[in-house]
Amino acid sequence: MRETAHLNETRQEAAASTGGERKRGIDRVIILLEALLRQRAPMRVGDIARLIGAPRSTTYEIVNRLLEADMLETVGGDGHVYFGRAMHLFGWAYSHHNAHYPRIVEALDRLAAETGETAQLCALRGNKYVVLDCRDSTGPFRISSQVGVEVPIPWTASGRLLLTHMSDAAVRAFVPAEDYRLPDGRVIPQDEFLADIALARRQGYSESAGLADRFTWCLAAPIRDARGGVPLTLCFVLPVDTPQERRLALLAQLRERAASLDLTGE
Amino acid sequence: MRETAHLNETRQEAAASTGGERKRGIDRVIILLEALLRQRAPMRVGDIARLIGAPRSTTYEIVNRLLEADMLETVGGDGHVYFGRAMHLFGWAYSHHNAHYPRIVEALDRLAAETGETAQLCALRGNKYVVLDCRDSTGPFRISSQVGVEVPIPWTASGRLLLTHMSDAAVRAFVPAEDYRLPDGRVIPQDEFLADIALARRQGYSESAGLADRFTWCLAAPIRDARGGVPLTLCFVLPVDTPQERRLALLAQLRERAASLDLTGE
DNA sequence: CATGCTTGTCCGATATACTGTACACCTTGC
DNA sequence: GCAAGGTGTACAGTATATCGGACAAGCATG
Repeated sequence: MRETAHLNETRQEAAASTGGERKRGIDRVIILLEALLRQRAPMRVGDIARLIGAPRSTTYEIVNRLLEADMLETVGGDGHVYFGRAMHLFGWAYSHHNAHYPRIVEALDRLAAETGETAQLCALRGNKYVVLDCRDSTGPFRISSQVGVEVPIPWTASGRLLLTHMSDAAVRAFVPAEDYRLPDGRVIPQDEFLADIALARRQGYSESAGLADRFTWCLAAPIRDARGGVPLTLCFVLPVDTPQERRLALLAQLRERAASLDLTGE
Repeated sequence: MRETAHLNETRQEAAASTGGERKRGIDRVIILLEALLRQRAPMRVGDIARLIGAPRSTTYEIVNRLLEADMLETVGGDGHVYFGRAMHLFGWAYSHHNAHYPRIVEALDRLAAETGETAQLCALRGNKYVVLDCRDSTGPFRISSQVGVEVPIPWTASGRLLLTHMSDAAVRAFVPAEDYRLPDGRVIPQDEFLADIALARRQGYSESAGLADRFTWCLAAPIRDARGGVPLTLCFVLPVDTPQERRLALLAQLRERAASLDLTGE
């Protein structure tokens, strides 16, 4: 399932270049929504058509249908469209189906409010890491966390925790080779990554400095489910120069809060 | 657009009974998601097929495609499916596209935390009223507010505020006749409803007792946009026997908080 | 004014998505 | 054991959704 989802994306980009084949409406819809998510901004129909490699006439047809259904919404005077209210309701239903979700969000709120730091709720989506929700720092150090943007798992502290339920072999099969290359070009040796995961498993938390970028220090703590897996993590995104004393205090707070959220009823 | 959306629903129910015509994949998807939203619980594919009046084979096909795309998710051991993580991300993108949204949610949080009452964020969806988000009361009086469930506008205090930008004629054309009938069978005269709207417009708030059910007293206050419209409301859902003194205090708090949220930049 | 590049709509042809039906499998009840 | 009712998959035919292309209207630019 995950592999297939990944294939869709590559297929999408391929289509954008070739632009040849006839496709189902459903596939177009899925590709369109994913494209809109990655763009994170309203787009005009023409641009959407080009981006997803679909004929203009088809794109208009589909966009209009989605507008009717409130899954898309026109925004601004000209022809820009973005996600619509129906999406909010579907997403709300998804989140709150898990009865623990309000408690988790509350924990996120409190962590952010009490510390003033950027706090995030993280998970996997396919073989990528995503931020599900976040509270931005009140301070001047403002990393605009991109909710919903897929990031290679090895780039993140949370990623190490989210893989703790997997064997080394499973991790090797799961994480694409190119994801070990950091944005600055450095490559994380696979063995080191596996060791990081083992360490995170033993410690019950994970920590990373200057991984995805040079200026951030990340602290992550696991939210465990009934079977001992780690479907979610809470994490802080700190300026890399945060004093060690404060880091330790924040880490303790984070771990305590995350530990109190065991999803025993999933 | 709204009318069309409404037609879809009736068409859906018609299809469930007749079950005759061939339909597009996109339409099936939309109907399926709406059905899942109304059901508010994971369903098995067979049940979905029956509910939306689609052939079983088609339903399997569509559900499997949506599972691949993470728009649906299997839940539990047997074949139940519900909304997937992609929906959360799409919905998050929708909500947070409006830069004011975090402030609005914060206001909702604070209202609920400070008062311990059930607080809701409400809006229109088509010609129906929906709750977009809510914080349940901490007290024993617990009305499980149904986020995303469509409710006839005349049943709600917020509904009156949400129509304040419309002329009487527009309201008459907008609200279906059957929506004036309350759950207990009483019918609100249209003139009375129009007078309520006018009152809400003058007062800058709306109040209703024993409308949708006999046990609730609702207070609603408008969140205005740049053009003076009311795209959103904040409201309290109180036990009907809440003392007047407390109601007045809550109303003042609600109005103040809502007034502070003007969406000047939309 | 012409030119070039948009946007949004319309329409006929055809590739194909959707449907109906059939199948194998499992569980439940008697 | 057999029937009844469920799930999940497979396949061929046809109704039709998708596509390409044409169109008018708009808006720049020179």
